[in-house]
Amino acid sequence: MPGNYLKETDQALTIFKDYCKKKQMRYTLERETMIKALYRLEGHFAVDDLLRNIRRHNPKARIAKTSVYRALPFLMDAGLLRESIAGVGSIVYEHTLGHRDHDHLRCLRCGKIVEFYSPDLIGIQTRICRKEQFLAVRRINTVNGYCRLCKDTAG
Amino acid sequence: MPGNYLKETDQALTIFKDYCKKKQMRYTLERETMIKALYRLEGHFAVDDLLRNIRRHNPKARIAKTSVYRALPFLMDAGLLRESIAGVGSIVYEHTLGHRDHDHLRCLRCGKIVEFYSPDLIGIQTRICRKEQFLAVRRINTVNGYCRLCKDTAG
DNA sequence: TTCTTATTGCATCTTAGTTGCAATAAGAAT
DNA sequence: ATTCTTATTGCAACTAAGATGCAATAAGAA
Repeated sequence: MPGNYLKETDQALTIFKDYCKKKQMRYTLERETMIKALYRLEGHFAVDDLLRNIRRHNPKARIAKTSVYRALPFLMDAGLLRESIAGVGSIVYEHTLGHRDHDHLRCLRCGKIVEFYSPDLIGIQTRICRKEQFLAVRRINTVNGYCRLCKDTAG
Repeated sequence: MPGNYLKETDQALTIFKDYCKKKQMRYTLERETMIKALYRLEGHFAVDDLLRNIRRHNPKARIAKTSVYRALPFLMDAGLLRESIAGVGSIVYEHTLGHRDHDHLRCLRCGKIVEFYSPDLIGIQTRICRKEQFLAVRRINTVNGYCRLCKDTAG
């Protein structure tokens, strides 16, 4: 469990409550459970990881995967979550609360993910979008390859 | 059909013949058909587009989708093709022959894809990989958002 | 022409994600 | 507190992408 789990969770719950009010949506027990689970997970995770975590911690709460899939777009829209890595089968999410905008190197052999932060890179993307009169919603920048430890043994 | 279809196709077939020889693989009629279809398609395409193109042009050749899925990794490894856009459901491919290394803006409303070429951006990625001792195989850089024509009507 | 074995097509499976719908429960109105 | 509206839920069934096991086929070397 991450260090400031409680603080981040509380912050997230408040944000989502406000979001629901603004959008005339309902703040349900299921969504609260889901957000709590979200912050129990560190780093990058797929929907399946999230579901398993919910079910492990709330064996009696019968939250359907459908509900999770339906809630995800709202959580992203509320600014709690975003899609993360490119080039894997299923979509991988990560928290945005307390995480600055960053990108990823992904090892094709061991699956390790290295985050990197490059304002220069973000600046270039911003400039290109401006030139094309393109309204950016979500940048994705991933380099797939082999990490330091795997590259020697990579075919 | 792209301008220099014949030239590119021939070049691709030659490359793939050599690749098969080197890897003790068989250069089959099915793979040849597939490569020809590949170069009939412009720009970005999914496996399904490829299959439809093959079946339209070769109604009697019964190429199974399984075979296409199995051949794709080889075509990529041979340098004819690469995975292209991030953040869509199915994987999108594009030719590499005669296409310099570029990236994409993708409109979430109309689906339009704008290519852009930025050596600065590639340079930054290269520098980061060097620093992390990471062997890059495939860069992905996509900005999802709304294009000039769609951004005013985007909720 | 023969023989080895990579590749194919088919059928079947898996996994991610979606949809329709009746039942439930927020939360606003009374 | 109770009622009422309607957003949300759980379930089941569906779709679509892609993978897999296997017997039949066909490259291409001998």
